Amino acid sequence: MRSYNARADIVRDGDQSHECCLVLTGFVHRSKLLKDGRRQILSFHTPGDMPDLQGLHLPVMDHSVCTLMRTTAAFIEHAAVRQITREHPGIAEAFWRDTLVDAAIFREWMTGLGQRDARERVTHLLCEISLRLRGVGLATEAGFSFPATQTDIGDALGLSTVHVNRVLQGLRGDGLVRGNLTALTILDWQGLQAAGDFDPTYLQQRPKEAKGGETSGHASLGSAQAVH
Amino acid sequence: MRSYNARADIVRDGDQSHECCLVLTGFVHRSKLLKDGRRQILSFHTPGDMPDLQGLHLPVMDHSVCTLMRTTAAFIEHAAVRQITREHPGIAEAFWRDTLVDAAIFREWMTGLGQRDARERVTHLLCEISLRLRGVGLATEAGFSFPATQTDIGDALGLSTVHVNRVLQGLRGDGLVRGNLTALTILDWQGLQAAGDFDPTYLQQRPKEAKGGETSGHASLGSAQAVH
DNA sequence: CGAACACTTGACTAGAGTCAATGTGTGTGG
DNA sequence: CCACACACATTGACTCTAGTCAAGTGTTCG
Repeated sequence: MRSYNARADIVRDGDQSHECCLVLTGFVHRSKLLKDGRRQILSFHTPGDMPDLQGLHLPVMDHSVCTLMRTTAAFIEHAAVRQITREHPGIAEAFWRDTLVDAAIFREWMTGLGQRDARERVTHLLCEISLRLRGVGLATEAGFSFPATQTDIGDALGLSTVHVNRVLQGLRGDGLVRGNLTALTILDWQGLQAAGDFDPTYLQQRPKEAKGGETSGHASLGSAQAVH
Repeated sequence: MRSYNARADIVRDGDQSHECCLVLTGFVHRSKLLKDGRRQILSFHTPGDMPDLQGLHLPVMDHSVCTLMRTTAAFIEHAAVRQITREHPGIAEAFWRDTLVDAAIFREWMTGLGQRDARERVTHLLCEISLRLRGVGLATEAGFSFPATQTDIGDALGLSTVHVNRVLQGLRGDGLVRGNLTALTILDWQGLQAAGDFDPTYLQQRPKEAKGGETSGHASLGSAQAVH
């Protein structure tokens, strides 16, 4: 297990990876840097995620994994993972499925980047972050705390920081949210979903358990703990 | 094996898929439609590709697979594929790897959609199409023929048809290419790569064989034949 | 306290979209 | 063989969303 400060690289673009990373506490993002410094954030990850599982079969990284805040992560040698997946096809399928959900989220983001305007992109991302944090018990319908700056949001959505700021002000003005990413209150969840044309199917989340029963269904790839 | 006309759906968004599609001849794309009709093209596929391999473990489609021209495709029941992957972990890994390359291409496209301007996006896509067609023997360095309209390119790159048209004229004016997608001559491959900041690593293509020797390396998932 | 970082605001610019019309080539039916 | 329809490509004029630049204002933290 290793510990990282905020804004630290866990794996770098071009690295030859020989182990998989499992986020235990904290948050990370994956990103690609262009030569001139432009940055595209590709995904955000919560505790329980394995953000570089793809390194198992594509050993040279085409992007970096970086922390958003102080983060701890466990590492498992590829050799060990490979042995497990060889011996237990069910686990191999669960891992494979995990990378497929990853790709489904990429497709949704591509659609946003290509077709949606700034307001739709921002609200869509807020909805996604909310649901994913709720999925690991780090948020409620009322709001969440996520350690991304407006610049991070801009780099994820293909928008400038200034424009992200203005869109957020618009959402506050329309009574949809209050506060900032680091302490966001959702005032109108329905309105937020509508503004972002948000349909959560692509997240492939297990259906919410009714009361307090144990979640059934597909393998869950790790246990999560809130840090903050 | 089934045959499709141009602009036909092979699989539709929302379908519960129970078989995998292998493109034999022709070309297809995958796309998502928004409620108001906006369309994001997510990928293009050549003969030999299995564009909906992900359906194996995410059984409800989050996008459609459509033909660009008259296309023939073979279909394999998920049950059969699953049995093969259970019995032959090496094949499972090859399929898994295929979906991971798919995701790597998504990441590159996301980066383009979020960070690159119109000219960079168009040239980058031209480079990608060229290399991928060459990879299956359907093009040379001199150029290619690809049955996408300017509207298709626009929907893939998040640009309007009119703007795609103007960018292409710019590239012709600068002596980089001649003609149109359906009959493109590449006049300056180096210049095209430079204009699109194109680095083909993400395609994970096997290194070009030296003379005429058999390709070694990773499993190739099908054999291709030119149509057109 | 002061540096660093994030957020906010205003004024101006520019890249890309929209609208509408006009080519241009192809195929088809009479 | 021609007329017509259709799909795709092209052009011009105008608009607008989002970017850029530059200057603030917090706020945190060593």
